[in-house]
Amino acid sequence: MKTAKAKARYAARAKVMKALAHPTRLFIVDQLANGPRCVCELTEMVDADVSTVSRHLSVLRESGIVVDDKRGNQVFYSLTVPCVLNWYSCVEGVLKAGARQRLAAIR
Amino acid sequence: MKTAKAKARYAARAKVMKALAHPTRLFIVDQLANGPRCVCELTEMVDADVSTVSRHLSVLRESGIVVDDKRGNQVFYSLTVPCVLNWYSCVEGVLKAGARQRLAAIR
DNA sequence: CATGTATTTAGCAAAATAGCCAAATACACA
DNA sequence: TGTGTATTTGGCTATTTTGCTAAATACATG
Repeated sequence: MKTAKAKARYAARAKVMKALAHPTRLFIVDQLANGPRCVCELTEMVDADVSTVSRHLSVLRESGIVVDDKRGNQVFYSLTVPCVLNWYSCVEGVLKAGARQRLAAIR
Repeated sequence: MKTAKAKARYAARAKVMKALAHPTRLFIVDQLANGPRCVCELTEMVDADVSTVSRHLSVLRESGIVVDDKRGNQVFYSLTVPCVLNWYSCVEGVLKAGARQRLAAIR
């Protein structure tokens, strides 16, 4: 973490993680697991302003997690690297570990 | 994403992701892959103020990713759920996907 | 108890994020 | 061309996150 190179590497990784570090974006990724969706469909599902959803999608796009595909009037987004879906089971593991620790702290 | 339950679930997951969404914390997790380390060792490696490192560790602890173990004068941290290390290869995949897209955009 | 080392916490200012409305842009189609 | 729908972007405020210094706490040992 002392060389500029190491810093850049961790910063790049952190950017990817950061893109996923939001409930709405996590939800969107989850939906895209079922195939491409347009902004309007996602907006309907998410329950937030279209402009907000669009911004979330641009964060995901800039990090490389999704790609956009314009079809006529609308823009469809899809996952580039489905392996992010595999993280869920691990995240659940972390959540369980956290719960265990909080329980142990009480005892 | 419309029920309170769904929101809570995604919020909890996002909290875990958020804990990893920082270059320094990602670096720390990487170091802990080699076994427990005390705050002083991590501070030495990270090149930031001890208080800053301590705060990063508390973020990781609160999310359930690490546990602390007091030994006399010092506190050792270790990974609870090593599977987070498996994410790196996927993150690299995302980074490569992002690079490909930026390249394609130029052409 | 006094001192020194290790760690955490308080408190603050700077920076980054989030989310909304309004305006701009892109595209289809009458 | 003019209108309507879909999406993005600008601009703003509110909130959160970072990282520092200084102060507090914990513990070992003289």
